[in-house]
Amino acid sequence: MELDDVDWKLLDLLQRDGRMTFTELAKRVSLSAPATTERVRRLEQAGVVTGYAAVVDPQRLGLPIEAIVRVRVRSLDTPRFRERVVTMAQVRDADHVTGDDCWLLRVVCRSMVELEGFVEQAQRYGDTTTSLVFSSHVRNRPITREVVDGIVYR
Amino acid sequence: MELDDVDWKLLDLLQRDGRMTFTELAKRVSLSAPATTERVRRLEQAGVVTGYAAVVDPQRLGLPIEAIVRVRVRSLDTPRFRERVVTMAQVRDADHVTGDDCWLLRVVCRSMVELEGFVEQAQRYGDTTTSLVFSSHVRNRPITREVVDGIVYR
DNA sequence: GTTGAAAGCAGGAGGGT
DNA sequence: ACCCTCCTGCTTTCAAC
Repeated sequence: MELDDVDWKLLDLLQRDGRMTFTELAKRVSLSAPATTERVRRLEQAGVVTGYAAVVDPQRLGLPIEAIVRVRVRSLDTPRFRERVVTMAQVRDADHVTGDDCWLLRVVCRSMVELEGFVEQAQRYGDTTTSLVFSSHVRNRPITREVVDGIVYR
Repeated sequence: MELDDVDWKLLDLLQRDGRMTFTELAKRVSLSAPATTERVRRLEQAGVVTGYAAVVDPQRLGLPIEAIVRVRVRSLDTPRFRERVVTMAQVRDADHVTGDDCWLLRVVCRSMVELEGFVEQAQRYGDTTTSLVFSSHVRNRPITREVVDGIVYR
């Protein structure tokens, strides 16, 4: 799919404010509302935009602990690991990656004791390495045209 | 802030569909539209909901490579690392964490060559460990009441 | 919390370039 | 293919309760 300036502008606006109305979007890209709606629908149907989500602050919800748990899952145990650990509600991200620690989990917890319990579960499927998150400096940074067009390395 | 069943239901709905209209939300929680709007505004002002975002698929945008780069940044170099690496457009997440690898970056790239270039930049500030993402099994899983109320470990 | 009216928005039809 | 304007029906918002 080919994206022009307007599509990129729309992607940028919607990544920053997913609830912006089509009328407002239309103003920002200097098009009529129907034309704007049409473009957004095309982005959705092309699978470029896969959805919209409210961004929630775990801290404010009583989840002060955030951690990255790396798990070196034994390959035979992978199905059970996926069923019994990856599915746990504390797991916000789970990626299968290359390297020794083949799974990377981002976890939120109410307390260190709960994190301890989580890690104990994960340990059943392989060795773990846990890092506590001090601070998140970037979260879900919008993807901009410069990344895709490679204006980054000049 | 105290959240009741309705607030949790709204949080759940909005985390899954950030563009759901207030009238639709109202139907789902069996309240009037103004009452529903009022509750969502309260969640926003309390900082529980920090925003709304379109979810975009990097693959469809010509960014087939996703990687986790761990960087053991020398403490004296941290300010420059934050300025010159964390700010790069390829960086979607950046967390400062405990442990030897004190920074964790989630990066998207057009090619392995570009990733190589990125890692070379990061290397200037400390040793790096790079893992390529095979597949993401969970991304930004909604935070539900069970996590916060701890129904998970019974 | 509710209702109800006014203003604003979304989505279709039809037409122009 | 792409965009426009107009029109209808929803959605949002505000006031009054």
